[in-house]
Amino acid sequence: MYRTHTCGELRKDQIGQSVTLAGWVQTVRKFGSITFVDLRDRYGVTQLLFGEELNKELTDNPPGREFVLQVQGQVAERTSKNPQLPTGDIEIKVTAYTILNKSATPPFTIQDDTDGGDDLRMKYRYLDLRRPAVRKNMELRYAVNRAAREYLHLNRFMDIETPFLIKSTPEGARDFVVPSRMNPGQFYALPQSPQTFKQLLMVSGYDRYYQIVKCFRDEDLRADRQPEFTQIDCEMSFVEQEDILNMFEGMVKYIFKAVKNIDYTDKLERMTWEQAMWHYGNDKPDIRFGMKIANLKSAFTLGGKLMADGALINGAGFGVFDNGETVLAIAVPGCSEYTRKQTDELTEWVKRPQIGMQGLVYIKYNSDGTLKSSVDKWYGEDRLKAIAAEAGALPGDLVLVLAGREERTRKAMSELRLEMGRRLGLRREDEFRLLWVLDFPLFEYAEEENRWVARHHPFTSPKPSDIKVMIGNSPVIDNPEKYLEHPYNNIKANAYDMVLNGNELGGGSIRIYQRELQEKMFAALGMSPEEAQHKFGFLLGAFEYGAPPHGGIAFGLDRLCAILGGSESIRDFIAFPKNNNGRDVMLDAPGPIDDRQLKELSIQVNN
RNA sequence: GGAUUGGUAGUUCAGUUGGUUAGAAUGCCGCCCUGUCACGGCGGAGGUCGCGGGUUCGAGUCCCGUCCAGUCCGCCA
Repeated sequence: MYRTHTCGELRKDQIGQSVTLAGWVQTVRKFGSITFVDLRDRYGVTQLLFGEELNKELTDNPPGREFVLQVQGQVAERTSKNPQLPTGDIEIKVTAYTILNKSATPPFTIQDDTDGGDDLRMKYRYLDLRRPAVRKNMELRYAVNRAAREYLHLNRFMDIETPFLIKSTPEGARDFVVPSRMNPGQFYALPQSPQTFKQLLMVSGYDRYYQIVKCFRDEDLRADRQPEFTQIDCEMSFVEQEDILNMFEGMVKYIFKAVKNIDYTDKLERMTWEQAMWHYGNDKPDIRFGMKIANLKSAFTLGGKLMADGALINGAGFGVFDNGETVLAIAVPGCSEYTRKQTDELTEWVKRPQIGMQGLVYIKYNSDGTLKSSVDKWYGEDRLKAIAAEAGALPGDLVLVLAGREERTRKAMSELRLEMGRRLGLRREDEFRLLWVLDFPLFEYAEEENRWVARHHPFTSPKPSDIKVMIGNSPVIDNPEKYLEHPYNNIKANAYDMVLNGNELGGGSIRIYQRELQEKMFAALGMSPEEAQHKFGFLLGAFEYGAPPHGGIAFGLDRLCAILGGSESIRDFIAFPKNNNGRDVMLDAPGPIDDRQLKELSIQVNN
């Protein structure tokens, strides 16, 4: 028997017991004739005491850092205890030890505050994973995974595996492809999601399906994006939007309780996509703080109607506002005392290429009620006050105003709001605010391709009230300049996203389940009937054999773990992640394959 | 595809205006130490300054190119 106990479980109660422990040597502290060794495993650290009688053996056969060590001995009370360690009241008086395996000196310290950089830690990820901080992340991931499975199991969802080697569809993200040896010149694709399979399972009558499953997308990466990532993928039959929202609100709350012991009892806030864009400038608002966007002037249309004509700011002779398509403001609480240097710095911040604004107008609403702005030349105090009021500013606040083209300005204001929220410490990582965003546009107009594309995916159903708009109108766009006036631009999808602290946690939709509507959808996306038949004939076929009404949702497991763990990067929650370039630096993958393999696959590499 | 930051000892970093033998901490090795737990003390080894080219009497430092890593934009139905 290699061990009787783990390195994390011995306490005062076991004093006097003979035990055998096995683990890794964390540190060796030598004091002449006695030596302390901290022995570590997955469960914790226990101090070993090597007395005088083992001195010679220790000199001949010294254990070093990360050696795998087995010890026999008695549990003893420490003369000086360590309250920082759960096992800090006891130590093991070692009577005999065996070095089960030696270790080279590790390239970085195996501690929470490691001295290793990211690159090195990824190269030696198997050592990095020994660090308690990383282990904690893995444990959190397992807890989330387990809670999700428990909840879904309790609600009679069935885990059904779907294939990884499937067919490439050019719609959406780029596919990873796998050559087929037995079918020369042909390729499988790895799934971007099991979307069509779960819908087919609904047709097959498995009315509650789930899978915690890898998905693959060959796009450029970010701190929160990996080429292979994990989704909690779910689908239900005989449901409307409300049923899905309730079921998965429940799941996320169950996970919060199980993993963080948080009772999230409030019903999730809901907002339409239009409200989210209007008030927050993006479709995944962080509602942990206010600072809502004031629309002083905007080209944003709701149902084809212009909502803010700029009466408050137009006509003062300030060209940037007069000619700007959109003028937006936020009130930053308690920042009216900003110095010239600070406002200049904010101006530089919005002028960075990633934000891309030309400049920034500020209005200081001083505590004494007076106003001072960078546009005093054009706007009198009354008008400034009106603008400040529109932005919801109180005395002591700083109003920031951006102007320019609608899309860019709204995006920039969204970024500025998040940045100010961050700077003011309003985005606390221990506060969790969930939100449903509803009623997304079904279509998006792709100007470079001069066609409609599905905003979510082509299986998403329109809102019931919009189905006849879709059936009754041709998707053809005669005048690309005026696409905003096309009826398709106002069709809403029966789709929903769950948002947590400004992150898209999951999204889904009620699906199309009638062949005619699905064909109409493919046609709207510019697909000929032949093309639709070729690419999705299996689905259209299935819809002829009694497809039930159904819908579903998928959650990003990696991202959920990162948020619950208070981290920006999902890599910390993946055992073996890839870097920015999609490389696994430990395996040094991807790499070339040899000529024999290429020949077998009938593939030639173009240099 | 683009922007930006970085690459110096095993590791994390400092290195002034271009100027002597490139430093610190930590780790490693040796010696000392009976209550440490970031142990302590003394000593030692350890460098192709990412790579290639250029400017210069002289380059870690300036210029050009390139590779690698991080962050962001585009992209991610």
